[in-house]
Amino acid sequence: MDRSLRMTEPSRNRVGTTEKSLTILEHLQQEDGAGVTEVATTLDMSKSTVHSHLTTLVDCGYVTHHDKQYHVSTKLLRLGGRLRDQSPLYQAARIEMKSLAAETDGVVRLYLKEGDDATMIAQEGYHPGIRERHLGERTPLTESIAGPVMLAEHGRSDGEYSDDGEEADDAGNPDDDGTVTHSEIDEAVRDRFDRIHRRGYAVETGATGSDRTFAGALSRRDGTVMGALTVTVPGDAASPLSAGDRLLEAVERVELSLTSWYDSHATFSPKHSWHVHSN
Amino acid sequence: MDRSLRMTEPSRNRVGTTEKSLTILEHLQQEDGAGVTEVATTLDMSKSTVHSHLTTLVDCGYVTHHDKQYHVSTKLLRLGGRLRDQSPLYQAARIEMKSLAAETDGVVRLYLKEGDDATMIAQEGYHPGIRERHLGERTPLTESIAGPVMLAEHGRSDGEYSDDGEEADDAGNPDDDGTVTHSEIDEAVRDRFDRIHRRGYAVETGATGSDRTFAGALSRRDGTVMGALTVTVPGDAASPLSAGDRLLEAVERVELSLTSWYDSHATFSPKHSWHVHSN
DNA sequence: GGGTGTGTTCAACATATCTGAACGCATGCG
DNA sequence: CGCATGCGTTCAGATATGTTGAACACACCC
Repeated sequence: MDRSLRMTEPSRNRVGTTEKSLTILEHLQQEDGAGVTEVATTLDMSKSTVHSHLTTLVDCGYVTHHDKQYHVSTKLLRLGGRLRDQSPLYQAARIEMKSLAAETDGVVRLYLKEGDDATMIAQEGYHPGIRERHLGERTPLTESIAGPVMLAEHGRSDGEYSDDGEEADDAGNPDDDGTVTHSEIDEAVRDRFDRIHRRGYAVETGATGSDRTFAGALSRRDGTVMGALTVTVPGDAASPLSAGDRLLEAVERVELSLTSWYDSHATFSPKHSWHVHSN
Repeated sequence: MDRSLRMTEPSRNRVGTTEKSLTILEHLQQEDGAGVTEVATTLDMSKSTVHSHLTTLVDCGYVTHHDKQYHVSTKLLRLGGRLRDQSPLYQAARIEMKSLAAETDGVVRLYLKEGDDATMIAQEGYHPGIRERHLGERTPLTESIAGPVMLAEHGRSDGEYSDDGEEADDAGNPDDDGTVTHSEIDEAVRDRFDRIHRRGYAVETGATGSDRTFAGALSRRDGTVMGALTVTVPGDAASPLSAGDRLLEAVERVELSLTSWYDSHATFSPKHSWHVHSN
């Protein structure tokens, strides 16, 4: 817990050059490719500097260079993919994700809890009407359905829902009666969490369509939350209610496989610290 | 000493610092996380240098730092994921991938042709017995079944399969018909390509298990190959033969959707150059 | 032809990176 | 306990290194 110094930057960056290269890389990403001068003007750098960084990124394989246009390459996908594929969470979940998607004909997503955010690291199934979610997309816990269910599950361990300074909930309450006043807010939140805990999952009806999303937290044996599993079924699904029950089965099986994995890899190497993801 | 090897600069790297940072990043990736001294010793750098670069990477969000261990974060997956999700190839294929996987109960994979390599950018379905393939994995065209089918399909356009090896770039010569020069050495190869062309897809039986993989190339209207679609069904599948036919349907539909996308985006912006991927 | 608009190169300078040693801070072991 | 060893971290100086702006090559379009 480092106290935030009054320096604008939390910690004094050491290597400004790398920062510059990564800024250029992210700019290429956001703009879906760009040329040298475009990057130079928008990022306020000299053309030659941008050129140097871009050639370096090309040589390292992170950027492709064709027809005066620089694009990010698939190397980022490759590096990020290996990170995901090797994670025990993904390894434990993919079997259940497949069968869950097949049986409910919905879209199944796997989230990894990272601090106060949830990152979608895998997806199975597809339906044109359902809202897209990008691979690796990172959303605050307060904005996704996967969020509340994680916070609620987190509260299960210590008997109190997490209140680490972040406002756990205020927006997107599906069934909130508008007359909530100052003191009643906490109670409403607690009520919601209790309800989630009792039912084991959260439900959210899609804003636009009539699809429903069921979310369940994936927690370790000690109660800490590792991620969440989600299935959203379209409105014209055969049996939307059974999807929720089916989700709970999948969650339970994933947790089982996960804990058994940890038992077999009980060697206390500080590597593979798949437990403290909190960046 | 050996001055014959004179600075065969691929292209003179400009920014060595960035190169160093990226090397550290890739080392973290390969080792599944590491500490400062481990990186410093294996990469032959001073501890303080490694520390500087790591803090920079942490500040930029590419690396997480917990318990004396540095790991790559999900930002790489996020950046690479957006690259994939925005590609018209993926957008055109995902619907067919889902239905193809559902109907054949196999593993469907989407490959993007990049020069002489094929990169797997999407996957749908899962079967425990089938050999894993990592997201973003890049394999030479000669090693995967997706490779020959791409080379064969490529030959369909100009009547000659490409064997230039290096310069795969520049699709600017549609009628670059050098006469069929070479001897019968390549006849066996040509025979294989012809067979692939006739059948429309390639089949490969898994080395270990009894699963079969069907591959079909995804090509543009001008005949150039953009990628490949692949379905592998386990040996105990209900009707393995129909999977091949079903694959061909999917390929055709994806190509249709792809060309219509290009027509609607016919504006000739040099961006979105999803045609010359040849890094 | 000369006008833009690219991307690229180069030498000189000054900036920012690298270094090695010293510092906390744990853990382990005699 | 106290020394020893391992880790990550900090700091000031020296040196390598990135940055800069101008000049180059090239393509395009009035």
